[in-house]
Amino acid sequence: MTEPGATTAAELPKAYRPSAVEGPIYERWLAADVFAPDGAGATAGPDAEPFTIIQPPPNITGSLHLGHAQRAAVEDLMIRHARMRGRAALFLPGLDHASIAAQFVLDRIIAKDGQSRQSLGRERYLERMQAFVAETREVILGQERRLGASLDWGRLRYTMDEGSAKAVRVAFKTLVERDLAYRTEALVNWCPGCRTSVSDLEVVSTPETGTLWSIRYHLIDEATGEPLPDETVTVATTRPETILGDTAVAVHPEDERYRDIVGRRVRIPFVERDVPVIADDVVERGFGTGALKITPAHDHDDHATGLRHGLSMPTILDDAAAIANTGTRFDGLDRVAARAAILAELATRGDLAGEKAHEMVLGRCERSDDVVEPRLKTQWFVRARPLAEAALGATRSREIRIVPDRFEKMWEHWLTNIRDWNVSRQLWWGHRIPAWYCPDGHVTVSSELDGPSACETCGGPASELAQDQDIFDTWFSSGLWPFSTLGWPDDRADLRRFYPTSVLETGWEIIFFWVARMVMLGIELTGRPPFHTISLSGLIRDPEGKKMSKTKGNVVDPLAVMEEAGADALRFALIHGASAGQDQRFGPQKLELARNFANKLWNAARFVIGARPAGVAADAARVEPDESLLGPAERWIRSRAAATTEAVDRGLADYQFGEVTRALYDGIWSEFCDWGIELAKVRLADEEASSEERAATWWTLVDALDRYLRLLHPVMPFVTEAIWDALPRRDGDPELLIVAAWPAPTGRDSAAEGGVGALLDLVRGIRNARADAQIAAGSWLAVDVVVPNAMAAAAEALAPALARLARAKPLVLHRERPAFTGATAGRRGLAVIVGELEADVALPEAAANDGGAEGGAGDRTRLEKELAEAEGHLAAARARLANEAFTSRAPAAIVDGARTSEAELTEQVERLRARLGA
RNA sequence: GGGCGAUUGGCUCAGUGGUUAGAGCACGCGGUUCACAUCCGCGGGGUCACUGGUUCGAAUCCAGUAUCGCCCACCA
Repeated sequence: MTEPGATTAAELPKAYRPSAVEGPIYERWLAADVFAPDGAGATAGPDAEPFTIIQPPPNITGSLHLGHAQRAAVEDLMIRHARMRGRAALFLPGLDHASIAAQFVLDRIIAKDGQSRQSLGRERYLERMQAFVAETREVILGQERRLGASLDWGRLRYTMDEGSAKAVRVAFKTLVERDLAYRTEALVNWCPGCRTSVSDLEVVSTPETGTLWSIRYHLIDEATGEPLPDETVTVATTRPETILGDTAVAVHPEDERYRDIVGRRVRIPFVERDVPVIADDVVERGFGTGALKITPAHDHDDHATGLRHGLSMPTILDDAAAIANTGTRFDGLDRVAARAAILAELATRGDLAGEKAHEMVLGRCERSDDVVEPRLKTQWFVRARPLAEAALGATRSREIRIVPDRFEKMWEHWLTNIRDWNVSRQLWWGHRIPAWYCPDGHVTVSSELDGPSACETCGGPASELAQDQDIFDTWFSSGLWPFSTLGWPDDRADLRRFYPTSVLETGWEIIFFWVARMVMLGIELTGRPPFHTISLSGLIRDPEGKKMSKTKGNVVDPLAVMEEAGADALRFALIHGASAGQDQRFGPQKLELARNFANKLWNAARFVIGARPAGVAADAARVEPDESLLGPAERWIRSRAAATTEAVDRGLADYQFGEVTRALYDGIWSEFCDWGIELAKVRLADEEASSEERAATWWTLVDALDRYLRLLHPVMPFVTEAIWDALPRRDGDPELLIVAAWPAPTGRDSAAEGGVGALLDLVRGIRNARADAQIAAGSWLAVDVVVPNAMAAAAEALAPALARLARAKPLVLHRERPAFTGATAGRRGLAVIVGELEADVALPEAAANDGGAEGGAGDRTRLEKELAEAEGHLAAARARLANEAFTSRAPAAIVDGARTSEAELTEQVERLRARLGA
């Protein structure tokens, strides 16, 4: 432990090697126990205001991709900021059992050994899954650590752990009791590949070119009961195999063509079933033939029609989507083979009336890409309407804010059109539905671990009860995540302290799968919205803007990136490129920018540490530099650090994290390094400055660097921690930056910013003129500077620094333009006019003798260009002020600004003209 | 079919009403001075997709158009 006020003596290695720095630092954080809000190293007390980030628990069988990395970076940024602000910051790590996704992965693995789900059986399959998951679970957690995520590992949770299991049972029972969950026979989306039903969300609409076949059905001769060879009605279908499940033909009630046959019957081929011709206005007269075959068990529209007309609903597909139970020779044939066989047979019979290409939309399984078949099944559903109403209420009342707010429209649309949520899955890996059925078919739902002791309805003994074979949709347990992880349904201290949580951060692509369900279930089950802010990030795309995917081969491995450029660089790059909810392209340039930035900071820190004046002991206690010893440069440095602090605070408050990194990049590089350090170097090396003054300058640098490190820490935790370790501490500072206090934006100084800013502009002007005149970069030239009274003191104090930065020797300050009587001593020079300042730069002898006019032709061209520009701006300013509407209607501050600007431009134009002799 | 987003320098993107639109990369010129060549200095480069409107003032707000991308959708 560092003694208060003492400095550590750590030296920064010359070269910045992120991979060498990052590992040990994470270990130090772990050892210090600073991640937990109540850990040994935590600075927030038990009464501190809590702040909780909900992160999407990654798939247990998964590994880190850039999307994870980006979210983790943003989440960790928020949590570190809150922690430094002294809040009880909880960042809870977790894993999702990812039911269907995990089964999909395992199925492929066991397939290599010639095994399958069916061949293993439920019990052995689940054993296999447990073993598999035990292997994979550390992978993603290790990657999160590598990224620097300050997750509270002691609270690690898992959607298949006991706590989650209990939450699932209690949640479900509660929903059933409130009539918000029910069991019914309904059309579900069946994926033959996954052998389970899936929710509407998991069905992906894919436009495809299919075929629309026209098929003749023969009308029945009611006298004989036999089909008439020549009297037919032609239906159009894209799925001929569903003929086997047809129980009606529908036409539009007002369709003249078919008026006469409504009420008659047609014979369905193969199944030889006679079905009625019905009238229903679902039929679009202009489509196909205007006659629609009705397959109530395998089509959503047809199902509705079937219900309206009391049609029978035979199911003709089995779990693998092979034809079944039709009593035809097609039974056992796969749907694709059956289609071909049926078409061939129809053609033979002469009942295939035609076919044509048809643009249509097919529902495919998000997971397996199989064509989803609607099928009648008895399953559990969650009643979505009332839950959605409450969720909408929460966003409408602003109890929950969505960032960026444009996603609220999506949110509104989806929740207002929501359909009941099918939660039954015919899978094995997941939470078994806690419903038991007695031999009489009574249903008992229990939240007890061992199930009910008897049938709730008839009292039948537990031994005769059979539990539902199905498991829950994986998102059902995920939907309980914000509170199940804190101990719900038990009344735990964590739940009381951290719920409702603060911010949910995730990608917008799972807003419905996950976010909406958490909000719906959270409000219903806990009575409160689970968080106050939903922060949505965009997708990471490849440099061409394409989605990254393994099949495209354009995925970037975050681990490889971190090995090469460092976790800090990756985090910075991902956050820097992000704009709320907007997708971003990610490529090597962004990473390079971030790595260079880290390197720059490292080297700046090495300079600061190495620049300690002799008068300051290596272990000197950190002191606030004496105000009276600060020069304009020191005040400017301090003020700019304060300005950056303000900008960072603003960005954080608005969830504009890209703004945060931009402010830091500019503040640290373009201001602190480019000017602050360069200005400070001069006084640090100035023999004439007192040792107290030099110390004050150094402490100013230390102070500014310290502030930048704190501000940058949430984004680049490793490099900032490493550097901070080598800096003297303040009284009361902890040992580690991760728990150090967030800086306050103190020290703004507009006088220093204005004065020093103008002088720096002059330096830029002189450099510009020199470069323009092609003067050797290394040469030192005599310079006269004319400084107005108001800036005299600052200029005086900064003269040595200006001289160095502008390579001026000698540099002479004047109150009035000396007309070549100063340092330039009558030689022809370059004229520099910047704002209120003016300078003459003496040319080397050779160059001076070349030019005809003052400063040579090149200089004249430059000044003319500047004059033209200034005149243009002046004209614009005057025109604006001449406009009565502007002066009367624009705010006073704007008008005043325009007047000031006009005055300054007038003066500048005059001076430029004088120089040009115009 | 409905909805959303994007369109700013060669490239990638910031910038939601206020004077002269920024950055990084790329490009050109010049730099081995003791923090940094993963660097330093200087520069060129944009009628802010288009049309109209609101306003004293528009890249920014409104309406429409175009192109690209995405989401949602049970017409066989």
